[in-house]
Amino acid sequence: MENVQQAKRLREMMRLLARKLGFLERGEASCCRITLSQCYAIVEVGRVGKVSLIDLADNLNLDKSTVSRSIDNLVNQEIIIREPDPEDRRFVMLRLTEHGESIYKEIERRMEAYFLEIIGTIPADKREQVIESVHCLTEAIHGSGSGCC
Amino acid sequence: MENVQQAKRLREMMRLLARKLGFLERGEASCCRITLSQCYAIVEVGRVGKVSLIDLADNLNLDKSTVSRSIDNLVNQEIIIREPDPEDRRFVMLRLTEHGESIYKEIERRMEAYFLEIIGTIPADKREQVIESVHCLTEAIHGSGSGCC
DNA sequence: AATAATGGTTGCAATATACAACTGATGTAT
DNA sequence: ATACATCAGTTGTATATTGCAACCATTATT
Repeated sequence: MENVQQAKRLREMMRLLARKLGFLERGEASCCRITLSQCYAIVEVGRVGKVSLIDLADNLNLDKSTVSRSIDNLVNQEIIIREPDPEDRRFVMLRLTEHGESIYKEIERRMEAYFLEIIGTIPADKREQVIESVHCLTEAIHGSGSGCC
Repeated sequence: MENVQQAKRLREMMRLLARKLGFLERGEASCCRITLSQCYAIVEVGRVGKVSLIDLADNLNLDKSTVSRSIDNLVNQEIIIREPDPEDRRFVMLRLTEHGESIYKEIERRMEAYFLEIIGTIPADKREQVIESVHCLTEAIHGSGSGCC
């Protein structure tokens, strides 16, 4: 079965990649005095403009209580503002302060530079292929939910 | 600059992928009553046969104290055995118990099945390309260390 | 009007993690 | 050879992350 071999190879690659990403994430988290989740939150809020806490929790795949506390920190650091939604006062909309906005920009800038560096390391004739492949992979992982060890 | 566009796309893809992997990892962790780090540890020990704690810590990119306690759990669950290395008694070699071995096998089996499923979801003519690309990517990430937000 | 559902926060407990101090063992240098 | 340095690993301590469950306030449903 060729598929089995491919699966094994892919698994190994993914194992290594996940490890690298682990590195990456910890590195990211440590430099800006914010955690990885907070970093994600900032980017998410920065992109969408306004987000509800539950949407954010869904996106980050974390419990809403966890995210709520995470946001507490960002609010204390004056990076994010909580604003009750006048439309439906159950909702608390999150948006960036000016300071938060500048951090968001900084994150974007750094991430772009970082990935530019990565792109540069990939042979030019493979770049498109790699991007497409990661897309493929993300889709594929999306589909199969069982996972589990 | 085309590179900039590519970098942006790649970043977005990676963001999504990292998120999926986050899912994956939590899912993994929750099902076998062992944590993700423990899962990694079991696989690592299972593959190599014997590992020192520091090697493991390096591999998992965790502090040795963290790993030591993590191993405590696995020892309590009779999955791993600690054995002082007779060659150099500073070292404590880790290896799987019989029970640990069967868990390791189970993890391998499941992972293989899982990735077989993923491979199945990827169009046949793209499979090799995807595997190669992940490899490329891992190499590329390896190279650039700065990362940081 | 009463009840259910929803978004969010807080109390609580378990877990993960790192740093620093320490123990034992081995290597090195005077 | 003895003193000092180095290394693997453990333990103490402090902090952060996380999830579950209970709760509050608001909106929807019946």
